[in-house]
Amino acid sequence: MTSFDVAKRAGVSQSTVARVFARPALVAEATRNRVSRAARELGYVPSAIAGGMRNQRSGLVGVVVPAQGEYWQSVISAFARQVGEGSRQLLVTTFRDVQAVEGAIQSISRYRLDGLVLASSTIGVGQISRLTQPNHAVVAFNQPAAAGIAPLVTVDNQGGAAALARHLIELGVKSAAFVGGVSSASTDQLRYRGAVEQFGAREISLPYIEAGSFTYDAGYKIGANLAEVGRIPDALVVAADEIAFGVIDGLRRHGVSVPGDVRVTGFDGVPQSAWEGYGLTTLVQPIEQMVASVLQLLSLSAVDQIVTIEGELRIANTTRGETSHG
Amino acid sequence: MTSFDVAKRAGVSQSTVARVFARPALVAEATRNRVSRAARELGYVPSAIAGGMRNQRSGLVGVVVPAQGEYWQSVISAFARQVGEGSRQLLVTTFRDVQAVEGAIQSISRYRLDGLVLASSTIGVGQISRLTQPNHAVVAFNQPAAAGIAPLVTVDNQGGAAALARHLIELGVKSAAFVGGVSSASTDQLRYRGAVEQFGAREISLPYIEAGSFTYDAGYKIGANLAEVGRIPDALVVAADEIAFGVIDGLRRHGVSVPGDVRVTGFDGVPQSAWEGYGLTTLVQPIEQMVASVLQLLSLSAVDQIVTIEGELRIANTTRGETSHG
DNA sequence: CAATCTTATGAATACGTAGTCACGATTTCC
DNA sequence: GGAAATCGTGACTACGTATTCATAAGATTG
Repeated sequence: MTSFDVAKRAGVSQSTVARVFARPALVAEATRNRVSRAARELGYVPSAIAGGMRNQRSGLVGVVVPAQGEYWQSVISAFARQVGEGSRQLLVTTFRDVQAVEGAIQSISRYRLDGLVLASSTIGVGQISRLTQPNHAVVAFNQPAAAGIAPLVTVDNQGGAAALARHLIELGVKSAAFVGGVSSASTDQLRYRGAVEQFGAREISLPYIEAGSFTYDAGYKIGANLAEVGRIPDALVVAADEIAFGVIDGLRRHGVSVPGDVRVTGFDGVPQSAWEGYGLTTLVQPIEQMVASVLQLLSLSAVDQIVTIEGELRIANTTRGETSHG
Repeated sequence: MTSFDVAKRAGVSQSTVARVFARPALVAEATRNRVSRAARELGYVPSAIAGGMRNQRSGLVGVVVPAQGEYWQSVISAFARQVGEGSRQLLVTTFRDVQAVEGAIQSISRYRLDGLVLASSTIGVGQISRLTQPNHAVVAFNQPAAAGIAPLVTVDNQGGAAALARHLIELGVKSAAFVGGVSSASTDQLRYRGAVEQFGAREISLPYIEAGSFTYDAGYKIGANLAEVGRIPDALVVAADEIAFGVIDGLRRHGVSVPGDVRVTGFDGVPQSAWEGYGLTTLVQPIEQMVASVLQLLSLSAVDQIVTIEGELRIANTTRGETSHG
């Protein structure tokens, strides 16, 4: 089913059929209707493959994201929504291991993407530079380490963590610990730095505890461990909501009350954090806005562009009430 | 950057370059290495666009999914993972309104998909038949109404709901209600039917309450309403986990204990249902297995194929303990 | 050593589109 | 009323690949 078939049925040339779909204003109304009807009857839709070939633009935006995690699923959804609103389509590639990223990007690059979005702070920076070649534009998403190599859109990790820390300090917290996901992740580092600076200014030390991954289970183990050991600080600053849910459940399972015995904060603002079952105080990332920025940046091509977007502190149950000190 | 550029650099013809990537065994090892190196140096990757044109197959699998909901996000992830394992790529399109589906499918069909997966029980059946044309294969996912029109992979909704109902009956439940999402959804209907048959056999009526959407908020309102009105049955069979989380929180907010005052079951088995904060008894859909089935079915082309996959009853906190009657 | 088979490569081609150019038919304008 | 501008359409082409066919060189066989 090609434009030639439609042309034959409508009694026009292929050129005219193509025009009807690409620049309808150039075709006389009568002809246009005739062609449209023929196309409808035959179930014809122009091939984006052939069109992409002709125009040197695929109409595809690719996004490379970690395979797991609430947060990333929200990000995928946001991209799907916003990309779909334009006339473009979204190609989604997920990866489990960082080693798999390279291959994933190669495969996806074959589609000569109009834009490629690299998400996840664990993608190696070295890999990025090689990819700008086959694709039209590359933008890094929440990957601070990519600054300078590719245009970057990121939430203000450090500022957000600082806001959370200040909130805890105002509550009268006298001791705290930071629960990170993976210490090599640049987001993890920035969030820790943001928190540690605030606590440090009040001469409160902030030990770093590494969960090992950004998952509920990893958090659960940390929570359970802390509860068993028994030396629980006034507050836990957790690097991500999903870890925080696990930490909270791990603590509660062992009889530690949140926020009674220990306040907990998250980061990301995934939907579940607003559910009353957890009511997690967190820093909400304005994902829709960040995604919109990414799509804008894809149109430009300033490699050194950095868009930092402020998150919003959302206070909920897990930091309600006074500390035992206050 | 085309195969001609690589050919020139390697001192061979374009044909040879193409062969190195498509059928390497046909090229002498020395030549192959020379070409590979040239390609690497130039950052060349064959264009899937041109290749798709030549081969009449895009290498793309499309999936059309509702824009919101934990469950659908998991489904997208599963598709991304499994499609990526092959040499194909995943095109994701989401929609908010059922009306938008038609347009979404049109746009996506332009890519001459090797396979198109239609997910969501709210996609109109009439729309399906029109789409088999431009795309190579169409499979419906969890959309029982599509049976006979397109190959279908679905969880056993009715059987799963029956299993949940029997579990509740064994606990000694004497009264119950069903909380549905959208009554016109075929999954909703089948789940209700599965539950109502079991309760009916014990002469327990099962009123249907419609939440209006498959969301936490819709569930929350139902839970809060029930608590305020005060006539709470022994058990609530909820059509989806996400609604159930809302129902539970809505009930608890108003002092109703789950599972103390009322047992609650969900459906889907989203990750959060296993988190201890809720510990929701639910019917776990083996999403990975279902997705694998879909990808298999895409290769065949038997329109009347129906694959029904059994879910797994997972019992957790929300149905623990005895009823006040038992 | 001649005849045949195998291996390695190159030339040519089709895939479906959207644009450029060319051309005839109107319409506009002085 | 004739020149010029406008409008509508068709013929032709390039986009980059993977394959088929042809061919040349090398290996194998009796």
